Amino acid sequence: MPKKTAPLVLKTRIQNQNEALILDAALEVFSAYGYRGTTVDQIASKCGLSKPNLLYYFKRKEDIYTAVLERTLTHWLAPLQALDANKDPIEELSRYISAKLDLTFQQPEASKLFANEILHGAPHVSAFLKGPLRDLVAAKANVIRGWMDAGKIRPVSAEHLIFGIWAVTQHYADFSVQVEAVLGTKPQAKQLKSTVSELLLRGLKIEAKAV
Amino acid sequence: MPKKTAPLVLKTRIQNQNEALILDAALEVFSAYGYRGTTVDQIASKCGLSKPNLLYYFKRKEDIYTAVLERTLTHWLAPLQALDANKDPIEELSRYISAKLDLTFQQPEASKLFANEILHGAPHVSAFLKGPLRDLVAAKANVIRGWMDAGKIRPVSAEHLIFGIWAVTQHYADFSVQVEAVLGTKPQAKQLKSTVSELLLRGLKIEAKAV
DNA sequence: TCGTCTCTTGACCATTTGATCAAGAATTAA
DNA sequence: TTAATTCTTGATCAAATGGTCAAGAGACGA
Repeated sequence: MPKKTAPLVLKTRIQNQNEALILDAALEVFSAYGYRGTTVDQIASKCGLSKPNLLYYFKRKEDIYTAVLERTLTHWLAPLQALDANKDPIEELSRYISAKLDLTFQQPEASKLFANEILHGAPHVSAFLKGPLRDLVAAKANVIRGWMDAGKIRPVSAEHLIFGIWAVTQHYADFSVQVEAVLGTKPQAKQLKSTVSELLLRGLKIEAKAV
Repeated sequence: MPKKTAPLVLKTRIQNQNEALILDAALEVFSAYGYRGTTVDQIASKCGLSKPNLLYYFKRKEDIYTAVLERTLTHWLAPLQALDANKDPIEELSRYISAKLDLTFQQPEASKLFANEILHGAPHVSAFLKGPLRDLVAAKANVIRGWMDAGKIRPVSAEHLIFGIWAVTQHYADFSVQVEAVLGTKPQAKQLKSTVSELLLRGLKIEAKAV
């Protein structure tokens, strides 16, 4: 009876299609209203399916939420992983800031979803924080410390430098409403990249020695 | 009939006492679970009153929420308002960062409540953002630009410097779960103050000219 | 003490919402 | 075409929840 178990493992065309529809809609709604603030009906009408149909693909509301969350976490680590110890530190960190700000502009919903999850105690991603994320930060902090030890940048706390980059870049996604209200206008991506890089990295540069 | 209207204006002892109880409890619950994630019953049991009793003091759940929010906004502006154009810029900004981090450690719930509100589009504080907050930022950005024009600190975008300070300091309150998971320990207030000041202000300092 | 006003709450209501299920429609493989 | 499997949904349920109300308890000034 191979056909009995097959459907549970190999997804059909319709399954792939509808699950993608659901997760896209769920990201929008969950990021805008939070977990409790979102109803299954909202997601259903956003993607044009019926509520029982959603619950046919995901048994519980919580399953939809965790599925969306896991899909975003993948994108989250990539830019930091790319930090290369053998390249120029300022250029590498600048590129990292740039990549994070790109995510901010392209997927502000993902950033807000993640922020909301952490804000409320990270009940669904605690293992991710203490495992993969912690390991990655430890590794990349070592890279940064390597640059410092080599005298390429000024010494600061490597971990807190990473936190600082996260904080500032994600601020422009998560607090966009505040930023735009205070500035009276939406900041431009290109300009923001140089401003933020200057703000966070200027202090790391070593002054050219007077000859 | 002066007594008829008096109770609506002058609050009784019991009113003051219970409203304070309610708002304290509401801050804890709202910041932990968000607006929709919070039930009136949760707040009621947290402060030892009955649900109908809460709704005797605040007609609707939303009224409790806005009352808590307004109470926290007051504390929010104070440290920035204290920025003094006539004093040393690095010392003033360092003191501001220090004050914000103190708030972070003393009232992380207030920070989280505010963050949650902004994250979800600031439906209750839109007027505050576009009014008082915007005006204050504009005024203090001018103070910072004054320092730059006088050659006391390097030029950067004054508004984004303020955003950067907000982002980093509040990060340690709003994302405390992530910070602690990654570091494996809770950062100490005193150490954090010098680390964050160094990170954000190092790039502003003017190098002493070689003689 | 008395009478008025304030405070408190058990019981209750209407709505929302996550979840279920049976029955029918659509798809797919043979 | 046929039969098995997958997909879809109207109807429905139980629990949670914001809010109401009447009746009683308590505080307080005269």
